[in-house]
Amino acid sequence: METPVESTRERLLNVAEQRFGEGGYEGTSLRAITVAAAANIAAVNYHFGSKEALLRAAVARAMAPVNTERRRRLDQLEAAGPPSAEQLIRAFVEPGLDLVLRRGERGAVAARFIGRIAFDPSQRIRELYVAESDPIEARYLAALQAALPHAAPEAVAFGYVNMLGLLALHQSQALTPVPGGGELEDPGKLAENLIAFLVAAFDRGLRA
Amino acid sequence: METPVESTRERLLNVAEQRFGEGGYEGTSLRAITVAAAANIAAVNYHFGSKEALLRAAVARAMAPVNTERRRRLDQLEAAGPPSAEQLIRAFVEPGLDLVLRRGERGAVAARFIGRIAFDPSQRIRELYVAESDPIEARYLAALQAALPHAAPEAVAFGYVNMLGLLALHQSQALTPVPGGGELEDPGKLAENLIAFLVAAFDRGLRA
DNA sequence: CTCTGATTCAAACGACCGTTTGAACTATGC
DNA sequence: GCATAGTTCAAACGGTCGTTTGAATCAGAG
Repeated sequence: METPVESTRERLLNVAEQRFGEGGYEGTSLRAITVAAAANIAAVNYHFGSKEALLRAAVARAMAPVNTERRRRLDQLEAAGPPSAEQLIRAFVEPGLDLVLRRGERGAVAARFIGRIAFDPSQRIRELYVAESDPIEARYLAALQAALPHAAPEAVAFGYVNMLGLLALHQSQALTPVPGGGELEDPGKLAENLIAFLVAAFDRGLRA
Repeated sequence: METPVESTRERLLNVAEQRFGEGGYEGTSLRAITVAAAANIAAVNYHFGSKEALLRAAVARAMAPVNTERRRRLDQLEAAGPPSAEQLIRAFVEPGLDLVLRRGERGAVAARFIGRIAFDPSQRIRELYVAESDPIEARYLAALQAALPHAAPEAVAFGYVNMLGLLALHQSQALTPVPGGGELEDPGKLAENLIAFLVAAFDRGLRA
């Protein structure tokens, strides 16, 4: 159809992101991916080595800009003194939803992919996501604890897990078949609503 | 090994609940289920008709007691006048986690199964869950709106979706490979922590 | 042009999938 | 006893899966 300015490798990553995000890892075949990417089946094993290695590469590529932006914001916040809980929550949530905001269609695909992988039925696959978000996790937990001195460490960790979960949930659009969730609202408003929801929960919903 | 006091049909449902909850629908084969249930492969199609029909039956069986208890609590609350947001949240969350509390090992398996199905990558399968929780959803939304008159209807729906999502998340134990999430704490405390988290978010985290 | 390494290709591999078949077994009523 | 309906069984069905093979094609350097 159009001139393949993208390499086979890039096309495979793009389609994998889209299809894995739609049907999950087990529910998506390499044949479906390679057909949509106009590539040969053997190309996957040539460029990546296996189906799971393709997934790994797609996860790493999709998470990279999110992690970079989170690190940047965290650096910036901490350079200006102890950040508040709201600032920390914002620095975590917004990079995940800005994928949709700033990068349009492709960004929405990446966000859904990330959210889906984070809750894949297989623990081995969920760990791919965790491995990518792990490195900055300790920083967030420590900063959150400092911003919420009244909360117990386990309570802060509980809140962090909930934040991570709710973000992935909205990213994956897994709530689509539910009542008010069908209305795919403006991602900007979604971010603000989610942040307000989490800030209230962190500030007053964690046990001492 | 042991005397099969359970019928083949019951054993299939029990094992399906366990395996689907571990590996998801696509990631679990009928052969794996029938071997673990000490049943013939054809037994699935004899008793249920297909793999998806087996899943449907397992979902319905697992959700029934939860829905019954939610309805009962809702009736009871509404009979005693307009319920508070906390009462409503409690009436929604506790039946989902009491599975683990009151029914021990089997209950934990059922909870994980429900939570997993609620976020299955395939929308067709997620809809099986939605179909089971739909009937009382309108009642909860209306009651929550009445308890939170300051919040916009879309905000109440947003909160409801988040409540539903966080509950399913903890039920599915999908956060196991995350930091503080590994500590599978006392389900009773988990319920209290989750309720406190949600109450704070509902009371002060929803936009007008 | 020739050589070389990178990439693509059609085709096949063995394994596993959900489903179906038809016979064998079981229990119950007559 | 026999007949009947309910259940289980081994075996096979066609199809799809991820992966591998070895030849064909391509691009760039000498």
